[in-house]
Amino acid sequence: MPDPDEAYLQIGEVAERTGVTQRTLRFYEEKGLLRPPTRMDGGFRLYSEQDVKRVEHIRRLQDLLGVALAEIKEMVDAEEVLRELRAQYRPDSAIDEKRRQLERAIDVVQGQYSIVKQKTEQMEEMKAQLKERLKTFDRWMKELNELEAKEPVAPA
Amino acid sequence: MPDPDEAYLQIGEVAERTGVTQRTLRFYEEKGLLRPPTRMDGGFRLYSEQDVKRVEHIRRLQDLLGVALAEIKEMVDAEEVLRELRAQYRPDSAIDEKRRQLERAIDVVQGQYSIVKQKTEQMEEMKAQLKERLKTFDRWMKELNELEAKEPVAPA
DNA sequence: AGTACAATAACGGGGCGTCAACGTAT
DNA sequence: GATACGTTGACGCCCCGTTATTGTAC
Repeated sequence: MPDPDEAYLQIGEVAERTGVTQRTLRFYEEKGLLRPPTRMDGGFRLYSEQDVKRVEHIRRLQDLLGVALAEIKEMVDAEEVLRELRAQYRPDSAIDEKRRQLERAIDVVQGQYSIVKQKTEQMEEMKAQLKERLKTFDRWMKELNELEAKEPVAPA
Repeated sequence: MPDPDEAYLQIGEVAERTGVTQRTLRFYEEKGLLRPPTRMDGGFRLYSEQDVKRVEHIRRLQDLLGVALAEIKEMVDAEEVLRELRAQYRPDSAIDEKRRQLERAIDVVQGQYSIVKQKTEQMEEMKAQLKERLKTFDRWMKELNELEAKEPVAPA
């Protein structure tokens, strides 16, 4: 049951704020990446701020890590479980259930971390190479200019 | 006319060495990302070491930068032009033609550089966040264990 | 004459873009 | 009643993976 105080957003606003298209939002919902939002009487989707955050999160994972949506779904699902785990007011007993969920989340995050780490290393390497090339180009450009100075463009 | 000294590779070997499938190599060729390789009499493709490098380059651009193939084609084309520019034995005159090509290449590389830079920054940020989360999880895990110590799993 | 490798053609799937036809109202 | 915004299909594109069928030989 959604908080009546919260300001709800229609799909267009969410699209604008997150930078994805409405099509993409519906697609994510269809694929289970976004929980089906509440609707108003006419059927219009009403999103919460949490939903917006989730979309942004999904996009970061896609853009930066470049992993498939199926995998992203697993990630966000695991994180969702965690959130619930946090919220539970100690229905004690099932402690090892909690522990298993926590371990699962740790696995997920460690996986993300190692991907990010590997990628950053590769990117740093690429960055260095590009810098090097730019320097080389600068040298060439200078050479071209000097060449022109000695030998005018078109002899009169 | 290809250098007869060079060891030529069939598509399977190129696939293995670059980590892409044969299908992908044919597809890149079809899309103009790879120049059509020479063939032997029976029609088998014969790739050069340069081709291998090119494939590796394309893959890095795809994996790390995540840009579309069409854009990658522009990039590698511009670089190809540069290579030719280097190879030319000073057919002087058209110096400003050369300069324009060089400027174009500089633009391309600067574009790549700024993408890489932006992405690395975002990745570093993400990395820091993930590290933080892992720490938090560790704390939770400890709390869970302590909780269990005080209150045994099932009271006898 | 059998095996390993290659060729082309064609269909399939993920992640959306892009209408089309129609209903709703922040 | 006109406008802006939303709804569900359905088809198309890109970047290949995956057979299927047929030809070649590092």
